[in-house]
Amino acid sequence: MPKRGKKGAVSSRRSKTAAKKNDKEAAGEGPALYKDTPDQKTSPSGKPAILKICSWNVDGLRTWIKKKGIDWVKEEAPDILCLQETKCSENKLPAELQEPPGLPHQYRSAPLDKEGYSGMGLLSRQCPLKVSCGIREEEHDQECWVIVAKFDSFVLVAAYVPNSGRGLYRQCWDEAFRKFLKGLPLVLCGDLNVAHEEIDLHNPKGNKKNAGFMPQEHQGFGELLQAVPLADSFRHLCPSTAYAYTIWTYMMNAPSKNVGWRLNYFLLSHSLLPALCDSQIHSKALSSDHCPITLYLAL
Amino acid sequence: MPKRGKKGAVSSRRSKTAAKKNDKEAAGEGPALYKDTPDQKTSPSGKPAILKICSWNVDGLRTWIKKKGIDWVKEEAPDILCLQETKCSENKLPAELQEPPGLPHQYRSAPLDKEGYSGMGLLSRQCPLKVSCGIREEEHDQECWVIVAKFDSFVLVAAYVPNSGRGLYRQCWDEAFRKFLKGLPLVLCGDLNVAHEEIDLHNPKGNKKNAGFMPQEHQGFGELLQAVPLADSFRHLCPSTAYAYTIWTYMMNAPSKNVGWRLNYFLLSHSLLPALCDSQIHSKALSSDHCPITLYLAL
DNA sequence: CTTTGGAAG
DNA sequence: CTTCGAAAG
Repeated sequence: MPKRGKKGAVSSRRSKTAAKKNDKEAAGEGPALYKDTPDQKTSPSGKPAILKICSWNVDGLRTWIKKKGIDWVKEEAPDILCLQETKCSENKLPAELQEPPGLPHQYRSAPLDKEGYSGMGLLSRQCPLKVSCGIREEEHDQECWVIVAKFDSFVLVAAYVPNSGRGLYRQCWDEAFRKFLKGLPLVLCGDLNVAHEEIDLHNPKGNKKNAGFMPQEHQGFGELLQAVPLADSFRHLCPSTAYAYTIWTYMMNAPSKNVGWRLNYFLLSHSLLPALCDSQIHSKALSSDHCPITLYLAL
Repeated sequence: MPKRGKKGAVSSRRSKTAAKKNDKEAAGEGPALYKDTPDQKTSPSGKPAILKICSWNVDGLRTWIKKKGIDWVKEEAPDILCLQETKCSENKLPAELQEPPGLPHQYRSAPLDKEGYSGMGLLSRQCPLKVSCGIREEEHDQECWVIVAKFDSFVLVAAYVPNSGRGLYRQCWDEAFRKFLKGLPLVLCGDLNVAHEEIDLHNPKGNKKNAGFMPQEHQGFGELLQAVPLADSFRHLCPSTAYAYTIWTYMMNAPSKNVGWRLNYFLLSHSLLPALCDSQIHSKALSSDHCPITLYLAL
């Protein structure tokens, strides 16, 4: 009796894939992989994508450059590039960034008192109307976790959100961040340091007490989506795609086993969904422990 | 009028070579190089070498192993191997050392309070009669700069001598070390952290105020030779060979320009000179900023 | 396991 | 410039 209702088919496909994962691992067939999707360069209404944004946690800008990160960016040629964890002070910036990635308008933000930690970059082909750092709250802007760039038709918020290593601070941050974002017509991207739901990490059961999937954290993500409100562009386009991760710890051969997490996002105001052409994960670009993600918008 | 007296010929050859060095550099012909000598495996009286000792400042044992240092040692197959600057605590020793370098009797010495600094090893094919550490003076043995191994026909003192970074301490050490060595029939080897004479470093004029060729240091070396007394085995065999260095700083392309120093030695009691077959510098072995040196003895 | 800055050579 | 240990992820 082939072909059931669509809803049933989807949920049964998800169950089967989940079952397969264990079977495959037991049979030594290798890990369940996410297959990067080909470009989808038109919006639902058929308008062509004319803006491409890339976000990448580079885990050390200088080593990322040595690992050909810039070459990948040149090939991909985004209009806007958002970098997290640059770990590089101004006086140590490699010349390669100045050179020809075609992104002349560059903005950086990093804590001055902690060289080699954190640090963000926003690079743009066109000059933003306005750029600022932080969420306008002294107590939350010590670590330079946000760059805001205003463009004609949207506001881009690039973020590198603190994980819960620092105890209860993450919840405090989440609330302030939600408040800051409220009401803006925006694209929020970056390393949000949280997997939203069980489908967004390899081992949800085992990570309920670990930073990145603690109840407060992933519930906080849900509240962010609801309160601002925002849509998770990747999940919007691929509601049941499993094994799609954007970071694999270097430890314990996690990359080769696809033991990963989806912590990097493009979140969109709902008013931008009609312009959404694609939201991609580039699992094959390995210049960092995180991979790049790209967003195509028809605006 | 060819062929003058031998002495004259030697000194005129040295002058010419020194002049050539500048000419060559000015002409862009590349640096003046020392050419490693082929094995000389008999003593002056024709006795065959039956003992081979190797000394090497490895500048980090673990990285040295990754750079194939052990492979070189296996090929060279010394009877005794003396290592300096192992920078490796006992619990982090790589398995490769235990395995088959054919040197089962191993002794190590390193300051317990400073992980990753200094550290020596002595590995031997045959079991020494006795092994001890230090020069028997509490104040000088904190840093574990000496391993002494007694064999049938000589005492081997392997040393990693402190440089003059620590102000006047080096002179204090020199005196205590001379006193310790007095009267022993010995082979003293290792990184003595001093170039003896101008011929023993690339830039003697420019280094009179730098650790490694300060007047107190190289005069101290002369006193060591005279007081113990000892002979510098390499210089004994090659009294006028220039450009023979055993360490090239990683900085400023020093290796490719042969901007080096001879800081590593085999010094012998004069009673052992009749047994001296060869004292070699292996400039081509580059698993460290220092290269290995080997001694062949007919005993 | 990998990145960073810092000490040391 | 390279080694190492430390802190952080």
